[in-house]
Amino acid sequence: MPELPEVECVRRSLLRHVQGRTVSAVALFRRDVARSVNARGEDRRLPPRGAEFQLLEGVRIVDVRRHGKQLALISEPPRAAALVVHLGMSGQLFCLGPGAPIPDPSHIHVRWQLDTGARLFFRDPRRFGGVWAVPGPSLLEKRWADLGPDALTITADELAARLGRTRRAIKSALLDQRLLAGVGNIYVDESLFAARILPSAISSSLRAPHVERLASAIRAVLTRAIDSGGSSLSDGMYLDADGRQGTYQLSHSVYGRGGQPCPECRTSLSTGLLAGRTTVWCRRCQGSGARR
DNA sequence: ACCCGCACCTGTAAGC
DNA sequence: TGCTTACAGGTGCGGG
Repeated sequence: MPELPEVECVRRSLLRHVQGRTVSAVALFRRDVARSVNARGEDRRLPPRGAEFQLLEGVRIVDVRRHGKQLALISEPPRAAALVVHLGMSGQLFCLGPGAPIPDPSHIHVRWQLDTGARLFFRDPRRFGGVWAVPGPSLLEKRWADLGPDALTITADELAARLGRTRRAIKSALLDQRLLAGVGNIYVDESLFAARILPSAISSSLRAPHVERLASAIRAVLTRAIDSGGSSLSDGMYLDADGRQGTYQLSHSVYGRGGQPCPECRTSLSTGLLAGRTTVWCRRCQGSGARR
């Protein structure tokens, strides 16, 4: 579900609740959604004892950071442990005041009690997401270095260097989190439409002006989506930490609009499968991109 | 290196 | 009204 804009909206709304707060208690309802990371950076199961401490129990949270689609709750120095949260397809992080009823208590896997009396919940029906206890800032950096640069601030030069090395379809390359972090199936189609580039164009054959247009389209689309609070689709699964929906779905040009008229030229939008994902584009507006 | 299919899960919507 | 099927915002694996 959540791509970079949704994750950024969760980050901002979450930060208002947790920054400077101490976690008084942690309840882990499903152990298999949580992993701990060892000193070598490898994923391990949570230890049988002390798991709550790894999940920030007794610790003061000083920041919430984001890289691509991943979030990290950062604890106070000198320990500066991180709790990385992946929302997967259906994950939610939300806060409720003391005594406030839980809208839907099913599939809640972790609960953090804060010193304000508020509670933070990790809920994830499909369980493609999870939490990772990372014991220190250098290990978080190392983990995030395996991802590509953050898509919100991607420059044409960085993108050109990465796309120049591969002959994959541009859509497939942009979805690869090791190449570029944060873009998923909604925003890749929206960005390629905005840049007038065909999703199947060969990455390394894009010329400098196209890559420039693409980098600025990615930044612009993601920025506008964040300003709209992200995309909340009909199943209503994406909500920020305050339970609020976004409205960017109302501004989608192509995603979810196959067969409808192109917002630019009224040609019926094409639908197909690329990189194993449903792909929507305008065959008239998005020329080969590599040649125009 | 790259692509595909599939697997991991649950919920929802569409089709019969 | 069922029951069945397809599909969904993500990622990772094995095989060709």
